[in-house]
Amino acid sequence: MKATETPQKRRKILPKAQRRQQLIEATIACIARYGLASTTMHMVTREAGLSVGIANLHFETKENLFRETLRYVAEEYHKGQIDIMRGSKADNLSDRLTALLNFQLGRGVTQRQKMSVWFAYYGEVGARPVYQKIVSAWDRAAARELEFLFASVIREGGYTDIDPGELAIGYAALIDGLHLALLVTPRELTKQSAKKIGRDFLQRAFPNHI
Amino acid sequence: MKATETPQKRRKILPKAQRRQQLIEATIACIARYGLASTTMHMVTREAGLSVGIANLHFETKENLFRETLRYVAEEYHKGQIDIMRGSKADNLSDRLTALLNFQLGRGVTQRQKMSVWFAYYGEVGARPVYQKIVSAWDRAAARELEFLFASVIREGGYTDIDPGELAIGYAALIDGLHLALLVTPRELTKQSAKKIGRDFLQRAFPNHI
DNA sequence: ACCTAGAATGAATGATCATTCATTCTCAAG
DNA sequence: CTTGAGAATGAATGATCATTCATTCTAGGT
Repeated sequence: MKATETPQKRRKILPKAQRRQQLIEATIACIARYGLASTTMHMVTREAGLSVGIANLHFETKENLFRETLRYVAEEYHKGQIDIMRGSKADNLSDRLTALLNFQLGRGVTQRQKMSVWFAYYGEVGARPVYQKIVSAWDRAAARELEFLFASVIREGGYTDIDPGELAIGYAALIDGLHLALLVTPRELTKQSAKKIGRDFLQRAFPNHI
Repeated sequence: MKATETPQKRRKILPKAQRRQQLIEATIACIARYGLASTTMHMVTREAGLSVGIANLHFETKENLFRETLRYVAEEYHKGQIDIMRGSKADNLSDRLTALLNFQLGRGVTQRQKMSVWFAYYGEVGARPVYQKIVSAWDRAAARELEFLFASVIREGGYTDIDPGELAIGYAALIDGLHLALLVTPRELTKQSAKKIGRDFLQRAFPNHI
C-alpha cells in the first residue's frame, strides 16, 4: 500500500502584496491557536503552505510580521466601527447606535479567533511600546468618533447631565470587557446576553432613543 | 580606580514557602517589564537575586512557575473584591458599593505593573486552557458575589426591571474595560475619570443609592 | 522558443533558553 | 564543636528557533 502521495505542489509566484496578506492571515490563525508567545515562523509559514524563507523575504523579521499583523487587525476592527458611526447607511441616530452594537458584538467580531488575537496583543502592550502606539492611535480615533455620535444623540434627545466624552469611554470599556468575558468565560455569557447588556447600558443613558 | 566591588553575597537558606513567594514576585516584576513572551528563567532568578537552578528546585518547570504566579495574582485581586462585597467593614449597601469601586479602581489594583501582568495572562487564555480555568474559576466566584450584592441593592431600593445577574456581568465588564483603557491609553483617561465613569454606571442603575 | 529578473525554497548556522546535576554551602540538632 | 540533610549554585547540555543565502524555479517580455 502506497502512502498518500503529496500532490507535488507547484511553486507559485505571486505579487508581493498578495503574499504579505497571506502571511498575515496565517499569523492570525497561529496566534489564535497557539498564542503570541509560542507562535514560530515555521508554524506561520507552514499554515500558509509556504517555505520558511518566505517570511524573511516579505517582512525581514518576525517582529515586523507581528507588527504588521497587529496593524491589520486593529484597522479592520476600528475601521468597521468608524464606518458605522459616520453612518453612510443609517441617517437615524437610534439605528446607528443599534448598528454599532450589532457590529461590536456580532458574528464577525466575536469569533473566538478574532478575540484571541486581539487580547494576545493587548497583553503585550504593557511591555512593547510599538504595540501600544498602534492600538492607542486607533483607539483614539474610534473614541473621538463615538464621542461625536453620542454628542449628537444627547443634543437630539435633550439629555442633561451627560458628558459625551465620559460616556463614550464607558461604553467602549463595556464593549471591551464583554469581549473579554466572551473569551474567558464563554460558559457564563452568550452573545445574545452580551448584546442585551450593551443595549441596556445605552438605554439607561439614552432612554428616548433605545 | 577599583571597580565597585560586588558585596560578595552570602548564600542564605530559607524555608520553601518563602522562596516560592520570592520567585513569584520576581516573576510578576519581569512579566510587567518584559511581557510573558520574553520573560526568561534567567531574568526571573536574577530579579530575585538568586541562581538559575533555584527555579527548577522550587517549581520544576517554567510552566509551573507561571501557573502559580497567575494563581497568586488572580487570588489577590478576586479575594480583595469578595472580601469587600461580603462587607465585614460596611453594613450599609451604598458604602459597600463605593468601597468596591474604590478598590477596583484604586491605587493598589491600577498600578501599571499589576494591570500589565493581568492582561498578559488574559492574552494567553485563548491558547492555554490551564490559564482559562484558573481565571474563569475566580471570575465565576466574584460574579456570584456581585450578583448577590446587586440583588440586595435592588430589593432595598425597590428597583424594577433590573436583572442582577446581567447587571453584574455588565459592571464587571465595565471595570475590566476601564483597566484596559488605563493600561493602553493612559493619556486619555485618569484614574479619577475612571472612577467617575464607574460611579455613573452604578448611579444610572441604582439612583437612590449613589 | 528562449531569457532573465526576481520570487521561492529549505538546509545550514548561530543564538537563546529551559533544564540538569555534580558540587558547595548552611544551619539546626545532637 | 561536629555533622548531615537538604538548600542553593551555575557551568554544561541539548532543544528550539529566527535568520541567512546558495540554489532552484517561474513567468512575462522579446
